[in-house]
Amino acid sequence: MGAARTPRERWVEEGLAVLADGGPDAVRVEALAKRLGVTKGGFYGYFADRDALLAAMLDTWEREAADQVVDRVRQDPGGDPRALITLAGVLTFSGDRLRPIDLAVRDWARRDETVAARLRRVDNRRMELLREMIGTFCADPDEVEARSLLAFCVAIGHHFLAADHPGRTRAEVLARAGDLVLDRPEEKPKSRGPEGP
Amino acid sequence: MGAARTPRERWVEEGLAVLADGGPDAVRVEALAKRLGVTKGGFYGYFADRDALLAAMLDTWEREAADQVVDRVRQDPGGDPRALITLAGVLTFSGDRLRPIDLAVRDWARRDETVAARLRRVDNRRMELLREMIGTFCADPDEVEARSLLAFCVAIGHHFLAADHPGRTRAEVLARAGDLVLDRPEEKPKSRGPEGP
DNA sequence: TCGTCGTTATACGCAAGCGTATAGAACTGG
DNA sequence: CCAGTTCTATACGCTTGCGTATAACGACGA
Repeated sequence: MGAARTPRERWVEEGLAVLADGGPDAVRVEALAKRLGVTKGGFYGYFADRDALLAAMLDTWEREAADQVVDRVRQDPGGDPRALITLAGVLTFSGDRLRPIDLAVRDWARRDETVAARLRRVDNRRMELLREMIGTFCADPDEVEARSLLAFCVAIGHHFLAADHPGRTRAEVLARAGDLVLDRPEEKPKSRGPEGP
Repeated sequence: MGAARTPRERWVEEGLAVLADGGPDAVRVEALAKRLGVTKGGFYGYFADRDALLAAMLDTWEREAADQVVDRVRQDPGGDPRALITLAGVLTFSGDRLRPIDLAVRDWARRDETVAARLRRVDNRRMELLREMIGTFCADPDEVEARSLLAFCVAIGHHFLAADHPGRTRAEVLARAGDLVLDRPEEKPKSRGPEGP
């Protein structure tokens, strides 16, 4: 049998790349073919139509996104409470591969119910991880939920914010915001709780 | 002179509506014409091309968004420190008109630098309002910035989150998160700060 | 070496969408 | 009521993109 010179995964991979910086509408069969250096001839051997590719892309993304969450947990096996710097990892996501895809999927989900359902599954897993981590230092379940939502919103939301921070870096402000969300003592403690130095 | 049966603003208005629930790629001249019950005949009397319409849409949005911020401030003339429930207004934005447009513009800005520039102007104004309000009860400028970013991120971000909150409403969790961001005493105060009842 | 089967290139029909040209309709002022 | 101006409908050419059909190509097994 002839070897697949442009196997199925290549189409999916390139599709995700285009999705990441162009949105779903930019994912076009012929455009992908050109990027792959072939024509669309072989495409319809793998996919019934363009929608099938989009579904396959979402399958791949959903699986990878889930794995990412699990890996995050496995990364710190022994319950290390203050390894919440890991949360900084969740905050910035992993690498530059999944984050742009993630953002694109979020906007997509606002218009497509099936995409929204997939996103819900992924987000629920991440949220569970956040609850678990924040639960190690916060007893009130309502507060845990609130802080988890806060952390998640910052992680996602700051990528959609265009505001400047005069005299500061976005990263600096984010760090300070992280302290607030994680209830960590600030550098300049104002008369506050019962924590001793 | 003949009266404009489909004046310029109608095209812009309809364009914004389509943008709100379809993204920039959904804004198509002939589609708008159909929605307006006319053909594209008159369109090119107002706009040089499709891009001119998109620019006009952004002009309108930017102006309205700015006005919205100013109105928010004028709404509470005397510096009313704890009228931060107003912030709840900022959190949910105003009505159902501007919010979906806002979200669409944010995603759009990730791919178009000129859109990003407009969004930056709008976001900076909102951010300034937040700083001002939060500055009424928080002295540390770094903390003000962090809390402002937090508030803004939640306001935007939670619309992009698909996670559930078992046993709770999103609104409930948001309310509690707002308490944290605004440093308000929670309902079940755990041994915490010096505030009296 | 020669078939065989999967992969790819090319060509086709079709639909959507942009921008232009031109003629007709409608409103307004005189 | 007429004339001018403005908006609108229709038709056209062009491009892009989808999905199909068919033929050429190439790797592998016999």
